[in-house]
Amino acid sequence: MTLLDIAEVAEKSGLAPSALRFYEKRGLVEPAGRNGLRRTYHPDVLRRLDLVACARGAGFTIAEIARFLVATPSDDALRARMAVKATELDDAIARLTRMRDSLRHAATCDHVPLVECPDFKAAIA
Amino acid sequence: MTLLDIAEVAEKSGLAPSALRFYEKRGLVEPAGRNGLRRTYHPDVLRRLDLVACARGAGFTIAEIARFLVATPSDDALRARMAVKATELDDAIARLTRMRDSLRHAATCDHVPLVECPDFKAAIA
DNA sequence: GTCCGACTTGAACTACGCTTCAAGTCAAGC
DNA sequence: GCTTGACTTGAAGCGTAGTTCAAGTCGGAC
Repeated sequence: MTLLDIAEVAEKSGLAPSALRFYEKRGLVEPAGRNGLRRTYHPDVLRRLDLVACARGAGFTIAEIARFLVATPSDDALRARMAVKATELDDAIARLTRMRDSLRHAATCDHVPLVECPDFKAAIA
Repeated sequence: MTLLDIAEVAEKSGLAPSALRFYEKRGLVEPAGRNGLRRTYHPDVLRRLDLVACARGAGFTIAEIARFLVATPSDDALRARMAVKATELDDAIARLTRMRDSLRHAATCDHVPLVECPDFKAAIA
């Protein structure tokens, strides 16, 4: 099997080597082994890193993701956290949608200053 | 006119007094005046703070919001930033929606560990 | 006119998510 | 066998968004 070194993982994942070491310290990834001192990674680490990037984008903290990654279906506390998070995401999606619509409107309206546009304010209130 | 003191603004806005002073330093709000050393605020500041809270929720930084608040319709650079931000929000909304659906699924599936569930991975990939 | 408590200030501290740095190790090419 | 350069480590630093703290200042009730 062809293992990757940290520079390859960094390049393919778009993360800095320092970020990979940081993630390792926090338990998000684990090298397959070492070549001397140097970390070697299984290619699967890239899928793991995609998952991490996705979760980060959805607003999870590093610590939350670390807990996720070791979770089993019997972890009811985790399921509960997930359900809470899903509901939070519902709210976040609604907020972002309103803000996006406000921005699209603001890009064409003529109020001075923009933030005093009644339509803009109505959209975000 | 009935001006508010910082404690009243803090209570009505849900922000800490320290946050109000911080926002002032960054140009997001301005007291109407002073009563001795003490800040007095026009009630309108509350609408301003709602706007700030909303923008923060949509992912704008304090510095970005500060630029927004002084912008006029002739500020084409600002309009451009808004358009970019709207597109970013489209992406964010899509990501969050997928993540939310993944979480809802994860709350009921039986894979060990959860992150290895093919449905889960398919949803977030 | 004195005291209390809420305000004032700047500076230092916090948490998060990394990056940067100094000092050291090691495999490989010459 | 020596140099090079990519890696290693832990510690310190950074940007964002504030909070906390110490020391000081007042407005207002008594």
